[in-house]
Amino acid sequence: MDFHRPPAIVRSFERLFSLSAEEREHLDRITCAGEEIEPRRKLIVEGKPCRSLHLLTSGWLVESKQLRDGTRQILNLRLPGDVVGIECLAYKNALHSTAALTPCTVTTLSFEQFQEIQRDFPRLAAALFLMTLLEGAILHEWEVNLGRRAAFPRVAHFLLELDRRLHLRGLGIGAAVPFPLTQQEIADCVGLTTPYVNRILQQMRAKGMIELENRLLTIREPALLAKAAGFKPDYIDHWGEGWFGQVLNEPQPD
Amino acid sequence: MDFHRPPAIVRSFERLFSLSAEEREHLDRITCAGEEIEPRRKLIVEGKPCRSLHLLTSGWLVESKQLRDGTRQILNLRLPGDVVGIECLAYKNALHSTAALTPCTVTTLSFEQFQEIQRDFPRLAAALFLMTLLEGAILHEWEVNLGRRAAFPRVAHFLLELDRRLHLRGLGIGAAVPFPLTQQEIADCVGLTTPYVNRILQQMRAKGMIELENRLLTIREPALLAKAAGFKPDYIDHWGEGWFGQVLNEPQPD
DNA sequence: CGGACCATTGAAAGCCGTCAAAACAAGTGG
DNA sequence: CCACTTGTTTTGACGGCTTTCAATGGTCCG
Repeated sequence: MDFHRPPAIVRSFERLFSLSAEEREHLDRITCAGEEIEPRRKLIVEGKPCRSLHLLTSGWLVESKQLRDGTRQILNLRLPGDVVGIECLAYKNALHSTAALTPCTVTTLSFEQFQEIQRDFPRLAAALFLMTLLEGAILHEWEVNLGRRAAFPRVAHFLLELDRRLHLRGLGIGAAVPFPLTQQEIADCVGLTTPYVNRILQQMRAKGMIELENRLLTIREPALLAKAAGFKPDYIDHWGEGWFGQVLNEPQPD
Repeated sequence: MDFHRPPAIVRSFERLFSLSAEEREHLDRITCAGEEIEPRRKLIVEGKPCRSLHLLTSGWLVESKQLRDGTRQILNLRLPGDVVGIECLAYKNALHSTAALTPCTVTTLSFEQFQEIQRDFPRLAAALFLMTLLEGAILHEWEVNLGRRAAFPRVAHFLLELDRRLHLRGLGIGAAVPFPLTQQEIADCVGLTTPYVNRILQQMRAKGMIELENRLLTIREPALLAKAAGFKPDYIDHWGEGWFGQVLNEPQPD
């Protein structure tokens, strides 16, 4: 383990701008009290009141909606460094569930703490806003994936996006990335059934495009797979390079 | 025409809190110079630089992504009162196109003007943030729709959502709502093909659940249709009732 | 060894897409 | 007023992608 590596949340902000000493300190203060959560435990429950935000320090979460017929759709995956549950600011009751997929460590942020940030740390507040814009861009890609791609490119796009998001956070393991999802869960992400996802994955393996075993995913043929999926990672790579991101990097009137 | 009715943008904010005189005035100042846009014209072009926001005063816009094989997915519809192109703050180049579906009147907001709002009108800024959270909730519903519903309930859900969004803005015409979409465009919203959307719509008409003609939609059997679609409008109706919305309504330290 | 969970496989059915072609509507110019 | 064009809705037949429903096998762990 690299003990000099700052926590995931800090790195998440550092991608946008260099934190000042005060900002860094405040983040540390918030993050220091992390709660451990075991898999399957729900952080936020669909339909129930939700009165706080969360910072995900390690582990993966799934956000999902349940349908009456028993099926569910996974809306997005939350990775280390993500801010979780911002929607709660706008609604009394949660619109979807958020549950631990792996063991997680999470820190809770009361609305009052959120307001403190808004008041005292405008750059952090702005970063939170930017993060929800990235979130939106990812959701848009998921819509395209679910609405307009056949099964193979759909799964391919899903894997490529995840691979990229993980590598960008420095969570890669060489060319591989951790991949704790079951095929059932992949199916719930891409709107297919488990058996069919299984068949698609086998096609990919047979063509030598991916390796997926032991909860480790390796994209063997990124170019081929990206071509098949129509994957263009701009929405992940170039996030924060717009006007608002630049403003954050202007010299501080401190 | 009701000349006492404030413009759509103002009503959009008023849903969250009562505008102060200054806030109202600032909005009016921004909105007074509206630009007329004819159908099919693009406000924002996928892949091209985007350097401003827009306020939609009247008419409908579509946000869509183009795929290489010629198909496209419509990501969301923008209705009168919506803020358009917030994503542009986070990216140098647009990730999707935004085009006029009907004749529209739009006012452009430079990033500098946006920053002014952020600095001088914190409640307006907060409202913008809340609006992107509502947007997120709608996108989540679309994901579920695209990923996990069969064609009939999918189209039903789409129609119900639109009906509700329009009525909530006071854009209904009795029990009906304006409905300028072609079946091709409906198909691009719900991830189906035009012929199949046609068949679904005819089923709905045959069952007496909807009327759709002359660009006017009437939901004849809301309960039946909602049941078939699994439609629960909380995400539209109860938006802004959370903690953040309440803070906006606290007495102003003016 | 037993149990739970997950991956894998097969066969059959069906939903939805594909591809035309036709019917219809609306506007345009002669 | 009619011929013509363009865009939208409608219809049909066919094929195939994906689901459904089990059943089998594998793996991990108590």
